[in-house]
Amino acid sequence: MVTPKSLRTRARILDVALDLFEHQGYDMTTVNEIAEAAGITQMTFFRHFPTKDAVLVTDPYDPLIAEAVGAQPLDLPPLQRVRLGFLSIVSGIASVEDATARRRVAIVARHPSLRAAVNASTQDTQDAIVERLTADGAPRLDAVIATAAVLGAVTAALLSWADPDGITLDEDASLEDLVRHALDQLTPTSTGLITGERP
Amino acid sequence: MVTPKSLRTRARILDVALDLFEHQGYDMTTVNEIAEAAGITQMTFFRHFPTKDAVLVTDPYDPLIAEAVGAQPLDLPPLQRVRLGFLSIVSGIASVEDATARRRVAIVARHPSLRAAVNASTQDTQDAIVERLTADGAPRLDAVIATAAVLGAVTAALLSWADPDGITLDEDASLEDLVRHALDQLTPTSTGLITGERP
DNA sequence: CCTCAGAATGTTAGCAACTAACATTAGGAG
DNA sequence: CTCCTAATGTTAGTTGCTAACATTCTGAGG
Repeated sequence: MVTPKSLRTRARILDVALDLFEHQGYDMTTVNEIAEAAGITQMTFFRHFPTKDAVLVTDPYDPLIAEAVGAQPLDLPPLQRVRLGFLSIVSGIASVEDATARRRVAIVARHPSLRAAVNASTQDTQDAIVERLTADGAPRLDAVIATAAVLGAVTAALLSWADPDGITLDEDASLEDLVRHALDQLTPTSTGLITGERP
Repeated sequence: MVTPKSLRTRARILDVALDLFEHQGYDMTTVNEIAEAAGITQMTFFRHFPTKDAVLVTDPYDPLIAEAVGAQPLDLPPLQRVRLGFLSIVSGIASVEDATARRRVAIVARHPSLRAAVNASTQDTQDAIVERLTADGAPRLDAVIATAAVLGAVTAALLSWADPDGITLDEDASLEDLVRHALDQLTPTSTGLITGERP
């Protein structure tokens, strides 16, 4: 149940947790510290976030993305459906993402130990998309391959976007630009195959 | 230092751990149980494997793969270099992989909680390849995107290969076939772009 | 066969992420 | 204002993992 109080507590946890992570690093911050700083108990922390890293990696876009992929032409191969699905919603999502989102991704980008958590979260997105593709008749293996490839590319773009030390396209490239660039890499125009390659 | 005794202990741990995981599941098996069954202490377990999941996800091919990628023509875009690099060694690796390897991957495939560990291990491979690509002058972002996409596809193929319940191409498709199939999906022949698509 | 350095293992103690079961407080709709 | 219910607290435990130091064992050279 979503009560006002519940939302406030959650927001407070998120707030102090990000502060602590940025200040003293993710690994050097214990859940107890976060709880204390938020004026609650360790137990209450885990009632709002299933794991410590859930504070950083939680996105609510899975259903949205799966739907967007499903809306692409059925006669296209899975890779293209996934790619075009992402492209169709990237501008919408990118414009909604707030500063807090960037703070979270930035912390993740700076702590290699957290990339596993990112990938775990990505797994849910992948499952949602694969489910949709197979429902439309795509072979499961093909669906998984296509989705994994696209998500890998998009994740790379996302991390690059938020990491202040990362090398991006140019100064302050927008998230939308980066995602488009990443997805373009999966098309023949930039794969070089059109210019002739034969193993 | 690699002594005979060290190798024997490690092999014993791996053996009993796989047995336990297969019999009672990964999560229901504690490190203490493994240690006892192997006739050692918990501490000794961790001296041989840095983490519990390291028993399952450990591959020594990172340098080999990075080298193979580096050996591909420099004028090709990153995605193609990585793809061809993998193709150039897949048959060699596939023929060497023993039954134990398949047991390990099968356990991973059956326990969703372990996919994070797989991805963490994949991260090392990714770093190795990206390092090589950037050393050859590729933009870091492009290198990361290409590598992530290819590794995502290959991992999907690997899991599909070992999972007895998974849907594969056909009965008993070889690992090499599956990897080739996965990588083919990243080429325009099967992306559908050649048959005309324009967002 | 014996010796003995160094590797392998054991012991103990402890931290931190989580979980279960049950008791208590507090907020908001009527 | 009341009262039901969600939110929080308390306590105690499990498990993965680490540190520091003591002990045993192995195998190569004498």
